[in-house]
Amino acid sequence: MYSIGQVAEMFHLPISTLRYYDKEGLFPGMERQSGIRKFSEREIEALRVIECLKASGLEIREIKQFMEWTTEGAATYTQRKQMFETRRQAVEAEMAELQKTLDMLRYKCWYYDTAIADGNEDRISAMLPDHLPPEIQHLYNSAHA
Amino acid sequence: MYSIGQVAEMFHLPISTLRYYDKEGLFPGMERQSGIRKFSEREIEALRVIECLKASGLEIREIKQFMEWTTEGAATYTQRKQMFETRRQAVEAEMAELQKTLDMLRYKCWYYDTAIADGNEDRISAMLPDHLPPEIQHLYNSAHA
DNA sequence: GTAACACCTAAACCTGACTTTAGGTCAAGC
DNA sequence: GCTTGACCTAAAGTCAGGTTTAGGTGTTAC
Repeated sequence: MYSIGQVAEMFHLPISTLRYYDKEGLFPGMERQSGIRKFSEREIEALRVIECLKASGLEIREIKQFMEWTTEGAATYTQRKQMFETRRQAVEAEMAELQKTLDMLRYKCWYYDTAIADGNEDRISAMLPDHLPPEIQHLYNSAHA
Repeated sequence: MYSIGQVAEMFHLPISTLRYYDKEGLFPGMERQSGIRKFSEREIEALRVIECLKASGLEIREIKQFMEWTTEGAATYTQRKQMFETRRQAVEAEMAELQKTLDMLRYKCWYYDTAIADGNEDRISAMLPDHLPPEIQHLYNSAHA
């Protein structure tokens, strides 16, 4: 059993955030001893899942829904599986988007390296796609889509 | 030259967002004809960069900084390069984080698939890491870090 | 001439996720 | 017995990134 202060330190989260999560219903059925929150392994595991679901783009109220499902036992396995499945697809899509962003950033880095070497953007702006260095050509589309 | 309505359609953005960006200084020196915004190729390219920098996690006021630099010519090439370089690193780091999230999500999908097949979580919760299926073992760490 | 459109502004409003504030309880140490 | 430290609550405040509202202009279509 951990105090709120210990958990805050373990997860590098402010205490106020843990209290906020509790108020929003993210720790259903958490124990208290004379008013003081007691975090068990269950809440620690919940917090790991919260961080994961948050990182996957879920909102607090959707995470609350998930936490409620965990209190309902086997009856909600398929809903819970579905939530993770949907998140998995969302994160895969997000990574694909980030890859495009990364391609554009890499193109821009090359662009400014070249502009700095030239002292101006004249040569480079006039450059046709098929005159670009081979390793840059596939980045060009990201930057001009 | 495009009207705000045309640009909104091209980028699938609400008109109000384009006006907001303009108010925040993201289109420095944009032309107007009797009060009406005229988006040239310069603003279209700016908008592409805005979307990229936004996707990379930059705030509006930092994007504004970048747009101001573009009006200052060759003198700011190194600052601009530095901004893209920093963003590139940030996005690479973010993708690494997302990969961990994805591993956990995949582990959880497998977990619930197994729980659904078993009808309960008993067998699976008692399972030691080295009894997990080989393709799941490396996901386990993400879920229990 | 008037209705419909596409544009304009300033200012108020909204949302999510926290954080801060103000005031209170309780146990331990001096 | 009183201060310190860790906990508690409810309510208000904050911030980013827009969106909505209310009122106005200018051009074209009937």
